[in-house]
Amino acid sequence: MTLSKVQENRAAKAEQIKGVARHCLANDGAAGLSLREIARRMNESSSALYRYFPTRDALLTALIIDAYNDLGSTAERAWQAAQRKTPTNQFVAVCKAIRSWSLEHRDEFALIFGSPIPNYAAPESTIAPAARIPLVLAHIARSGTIDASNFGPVSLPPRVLDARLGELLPDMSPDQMSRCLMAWSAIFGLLSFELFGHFVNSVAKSDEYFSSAVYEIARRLGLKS
Amino acid sequence: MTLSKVQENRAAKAEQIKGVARHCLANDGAAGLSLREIARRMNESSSALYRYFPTRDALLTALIIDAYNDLGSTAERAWQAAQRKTPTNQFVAVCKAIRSWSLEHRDEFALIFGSPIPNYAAPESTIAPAARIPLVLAHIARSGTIDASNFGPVSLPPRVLDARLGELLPDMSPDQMSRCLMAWSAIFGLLSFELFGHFVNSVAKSDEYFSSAVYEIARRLGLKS
DNA sequence: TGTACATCAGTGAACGCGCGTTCACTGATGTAC
DNA sequence: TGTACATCAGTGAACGCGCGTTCACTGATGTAC
Repeated sequence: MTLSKVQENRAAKAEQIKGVARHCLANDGAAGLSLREIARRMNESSSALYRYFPTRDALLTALIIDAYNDLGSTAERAWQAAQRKTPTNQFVAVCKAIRSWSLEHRDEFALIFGSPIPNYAAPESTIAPAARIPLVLAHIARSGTIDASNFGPVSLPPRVLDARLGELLPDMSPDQMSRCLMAWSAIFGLLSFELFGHFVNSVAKSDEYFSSAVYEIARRLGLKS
Repeated sequence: MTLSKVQENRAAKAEQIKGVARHCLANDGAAGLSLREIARRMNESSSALYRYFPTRDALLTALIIDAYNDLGSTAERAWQAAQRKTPTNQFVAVCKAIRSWSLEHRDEFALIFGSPIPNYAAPESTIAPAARIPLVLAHIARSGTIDASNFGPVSLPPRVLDARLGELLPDMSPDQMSRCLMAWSAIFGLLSFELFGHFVNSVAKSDEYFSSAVYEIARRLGLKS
């Protein structure tokens, strides 16, 4: 009990700092994230923040992990809410949830999926949270009884995929895994183009376009229905 | 003749500045591009650069346009070199050229396709150069006699695509255009994941993976052969 | 071909601002007695 | 319940560095005569 109250306060304040930091991202991007700016917005001295994050990079890491986890749990929740739908519609529901999150958290999307931050190297602790999103897609594909006979197999030479993928998804064939990966990077490509302004002269109605595109990706994944 | 020599020198020096600037991008990213750093590397005073670029943003714009044009002409050359191949192989050749350029120009790739640069708004003059790359893909699809009957049409409601696309590609159906757009964003997704490190734990051999993925995208585009 | 002269390239100091991080410190918090 | 005390939160000045941009200036370039 002695420590817990102190620790609670610490945790709450750290959350508050991250909240303000997320707002700062909008103005100056990840590369320009500044502890002094955050302190200014909180009406505190910049040195105060060092009680909570030993360094600017530590704060960045915390923001990155939070963003992956937030997006990851959003995807997982959307999947659970769609359990009774067809595999295709499960997939579409998850994709739409991912897109909604991305539109509402543009700066965090850029933080985790945009250009690497100069002079910052993401530590290993970011890997597991980052994997949550594609794992949801893989689980849908697995339980969705892939039926890819229409398309023929993806001609993937052996050992192209990382061995760790096989450990994570032991009952999936390389063909299935590569289809999932391609689906995930295709979804990301759609979101990135939309959010970073590369559809300005080509797509007029983003919602509808995304929806069609995602159904098409589901079809290519071989999902039922 | 009076002006031409002076103008030549000016142009040559501007090119030199951009060359040094491209090297700076590697260390500090687009957001951190600094005229003072460029000047330091050239052993000149920072104020000297203002003879050539009125502002830091003007230099950024020049770099962005150059990057789009460089990548665009790379894609166009690859297409021309592959004229005699099948549509699918033309497509694959262009994609591989795009990937090679991206791997050799990681910083410029991030400059044009990465997170938006804070407090910088790209002017209209970047739009046309940016369009060159997807236009090559569209031309291949058009001349490659799309055969999408295996897949059924993409169910795209009317007016989802921008009207300007139709003007640019008057003889393409919305179905064809949306397939091209989806192909382009899928390719971009692959490149972005590879370059920004999101394949570290899943793809072990990037060359082979990209190759398979791109064949698959060509198939989905309905390209012959 | 030689020279006077305008034009332009490049300089260096300055303005006003920003940053991450450290350090000795004050003052509040919360607990053990 | 009251108080002494340790612990921790937050301060403010400082270090050493960075930036974009302006401005009056020197000195080289290249041309017109």
